[in-house]
Amino acid sequence: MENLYFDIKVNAALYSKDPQSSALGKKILKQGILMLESLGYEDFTFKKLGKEIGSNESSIYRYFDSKHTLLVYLVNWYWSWTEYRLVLSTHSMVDPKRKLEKALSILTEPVRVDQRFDYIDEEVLYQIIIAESSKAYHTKDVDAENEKGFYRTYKRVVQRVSDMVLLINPDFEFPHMLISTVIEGVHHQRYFSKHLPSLTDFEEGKNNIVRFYKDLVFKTIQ
Amino acid sequence: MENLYFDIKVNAALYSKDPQSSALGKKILKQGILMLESLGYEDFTFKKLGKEIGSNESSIYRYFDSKHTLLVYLVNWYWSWTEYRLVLSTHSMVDPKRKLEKALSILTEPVRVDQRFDYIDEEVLYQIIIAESSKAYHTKDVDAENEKGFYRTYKRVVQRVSDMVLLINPDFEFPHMLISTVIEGVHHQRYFSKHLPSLTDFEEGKNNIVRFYKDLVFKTIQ
DNA sequence: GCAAATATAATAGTATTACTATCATTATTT
DNA sequence: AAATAATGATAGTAATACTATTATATTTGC
Repeated sequence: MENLYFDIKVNAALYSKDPQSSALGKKILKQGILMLESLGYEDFTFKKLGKEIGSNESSIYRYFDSKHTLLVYLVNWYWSWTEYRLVLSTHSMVDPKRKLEKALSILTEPVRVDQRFDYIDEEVLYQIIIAESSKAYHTKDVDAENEKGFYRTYKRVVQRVSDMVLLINPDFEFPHMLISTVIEGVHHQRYFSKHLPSLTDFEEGKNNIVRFYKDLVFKTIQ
Repeated sequence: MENLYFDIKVNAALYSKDPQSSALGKKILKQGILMLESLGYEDFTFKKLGKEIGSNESSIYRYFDSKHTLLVYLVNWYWSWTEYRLVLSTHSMVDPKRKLEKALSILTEPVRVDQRFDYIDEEVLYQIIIAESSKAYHTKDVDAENEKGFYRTYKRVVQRVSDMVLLINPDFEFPHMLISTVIEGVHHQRYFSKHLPSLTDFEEGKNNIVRFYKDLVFKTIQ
């Protein structure tokens, strides 16, 4: 059953064969997300994934060069999707403060499933973003990969929200630092709340992470 | 030549044999730091380290169970050392704002070499902290390792500085989030400034990272 | 409906990793 | 000088992260 209206564009340098273009490719993405989350990046292998989807390791390699590029692909998918949601929900807004507030909601609130992509479980993908995404760029190859555009979507999201900050206060000196701090911070706080809670002030159902970062942003840019 | 007056205490669960207790152990630490930094965590191996120090892989395993515990050891050493500097430079201060300011200096300014530990190059270690330390806790074993106290020194530093925040504003709701956000944020910004500069507003010699985070903290807690 | 083209599966193989185990050698202590 | 402890050398194992080759389906174009 096909229920999607469009694809999320991901940098073609990240795959040998577009996984969104075939049934096997989509199975790799779907089950890859579930296994990456359950096993963790280190224990995840293409061999295990192949077994799980009744396919062969060598077939997966025809889509992705390595599990590293699969991770980067997923991170990119996430940021493309986030950029899409960001643009969609803020483009018609005129009041700069409301606009930024909305953008911060998208960056700080937990993710909910988007029915349009049945081969991506966005909630599970979000867990991967929280726990593993920093491994995408903490590599000795960052610079080479950056040149190939591996982190372009992430940078674009930061740029867009930074621009919203400048709309409110054009003299604010550090919009990129502020927004990348919020993005990475949210992921850390969600990870810590599960595993190292004394590093946070998380309380179930009290929305502290969202409240904390929104408040921090508006106070900082004044 | 022995020029140290005391050792930095590191959780004994992190080693099989205390590396600070022997010449070989110190060589493992010293050269381990240099190689971890130059090769990166993924490409670093005990075999390569053994070759470099003219020793055997198996000898290194007698000190550390795995390269993961070596990394966690170094991260712990760093936080113990930072806690020591923190306490030393703030304990006599009475004005809460100056006290917090000083603490933030220690957390945000680049690290300088401490002559007392000739087997630790703190500046290189700091590069490891920036580029690799998040891998210490982004593991499937976090919870088990947390129970063994692998992250205790980090948590203690966060707690100490959070307490300083509460000294200024006892009603501030999120001191731990704030301080862990600053700590992780600084590392990210220093990493980004080298590899993904468009995510920052770093400018050489302008102290932007320090200024940004100090300003952010004081504005947020008011 | 069949051949050609394409995609996938199966198998095998390689160098490296992350260890463990055993035994030999060298230092240190008593 | 003997005992003890530390280190080094060697070998071995299961798994990883691939690459290469060949075989078998499946799709498509005519």
